[in-house]
Amino acid sequence: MNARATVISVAARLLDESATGDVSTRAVCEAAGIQQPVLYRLFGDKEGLLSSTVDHIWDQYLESKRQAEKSADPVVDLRSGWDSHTAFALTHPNAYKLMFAPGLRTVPQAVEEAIRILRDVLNRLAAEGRLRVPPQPATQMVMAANTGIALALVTRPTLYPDQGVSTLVRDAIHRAILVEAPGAESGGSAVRDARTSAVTTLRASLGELTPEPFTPVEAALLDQWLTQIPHSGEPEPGE
Amino acid sequence: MNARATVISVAARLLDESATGDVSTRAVCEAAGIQQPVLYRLFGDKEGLLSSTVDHIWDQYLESKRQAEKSADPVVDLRSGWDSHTAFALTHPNAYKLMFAPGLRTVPQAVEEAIRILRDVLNRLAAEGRLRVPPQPATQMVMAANTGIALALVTRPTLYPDQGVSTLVRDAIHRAILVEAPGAESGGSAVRDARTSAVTTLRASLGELTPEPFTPVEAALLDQWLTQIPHSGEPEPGE
DNA sequence: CGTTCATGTAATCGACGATAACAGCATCGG
DNA sequence: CCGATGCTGTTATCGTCGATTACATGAACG
Repeated sequence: MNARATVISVAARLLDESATGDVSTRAVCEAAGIQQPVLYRLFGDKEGLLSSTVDHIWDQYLESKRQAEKSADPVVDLRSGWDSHTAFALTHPNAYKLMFAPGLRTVPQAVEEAIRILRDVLNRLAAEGRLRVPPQPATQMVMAANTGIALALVTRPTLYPDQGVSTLVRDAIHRAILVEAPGAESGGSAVRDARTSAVTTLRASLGELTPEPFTPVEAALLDQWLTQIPHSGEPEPGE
Repeated sequence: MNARATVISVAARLLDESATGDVSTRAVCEAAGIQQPVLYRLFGDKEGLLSSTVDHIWDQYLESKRQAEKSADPVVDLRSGWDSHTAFALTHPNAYKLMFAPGLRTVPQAVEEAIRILRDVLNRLAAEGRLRVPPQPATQMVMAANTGIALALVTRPTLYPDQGVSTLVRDAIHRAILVEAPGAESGGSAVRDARTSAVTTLRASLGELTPEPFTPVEAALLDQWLTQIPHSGEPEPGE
């Protein structure tokens, strides 16, 4: 095995296992059985090492996902691309922080590759006339929003305990850049939207009613019942 | 002037002027005319210093913006809040990175305050029946997307040369969480109107939920409670 | 055989976060 | 007035880290 490859592999392992999110060049050298000058001759500086390591982790992850690529419907690819992005962040949080958080002056190739993949999907959508926004701003919108939610999930897990937010933001962004889908989903979901909105309105009001019409116990029970309403399914129309 | 305050002020200046985005405790001490042990007795460690510094910069910025707060329309506040967030990131990039990029183990108070401000606006919107999503996930969606686009603008200015992307993402997210049409701005009774409308919607839905989440007795009690809500008074009479 | 160049090693530099140890000095109870 | 207490300031130092210098080794080549 190439010396450079083994160093990268060792660095990737240490990075994934790191609790603080960073790795010292000394630790990499000791674990790889090399001396520091060797590392610096191979990668120039620490940033070169980390950049190569991130690229390696990214390539590995992409390889494991490459089977599910290029479906017939580019909208499906757009969605799965978002979800893969988020999943990568959750699987390799330290590598992800290095990719998208400040710290590395040079943009890792993995970032450019992620942008390229997204841009390709959006170009396919544009060719089919399904983009409401030019591909370039659309790429920036999707990329920035996706990294935002992924970084939030990774760096502030207590503030963002539910990773379903990723789906919500995803659909919000996608609805904004895509023209209306072939099948109008607005039939059954409009009812549910109205219902959810009504529940939200009332729950926000419960604490502000004067004079309070409910005892605390009643209010708590009412609040609990209200939360159950939106989750009741509508008889899904044909799909 | 308080010694602690001068140190924070000096640290804020050095942070804003820093090219690399971080400041050494030694530089702060030298510029403030104190010794390192003093700094460590004041702030515990470097993270304490940076956290306090970030809070200071945030408070200063918020003070300069506080005049434009609390407009009549919470939708306007939501939009201006997003734009202020992005503007703060562009004005104080280093402080912003410290707030929302990994690095600080402790979440600065400025972050929690930003979340609280956003949550308050969303709660006002929910009380008026203009939220399609509960306030909590809405807060997370807006916050994560906003930090995503702001971090992108700040850390990768070459990849995101046009800050108009912030507006595009903003409107995309806001369209996803707000109900259509500001509609009738009928003044003070908007809240009660929204509440009555919500009650009507839910009472009409109660018989159509499948599977039925409530027993007949529960449904009857819930229905009765719902009818009591619109007859309650206004939350805060004076404003 | 001597030159050249790549590879490996020991030792070290400078910056940094953090702390120990000590000195000055004020306050306060006795 | 005095000693104890506690805060403030200073010097010196520790350990870690990124990065480099200087030197040794060995193979390739003319």
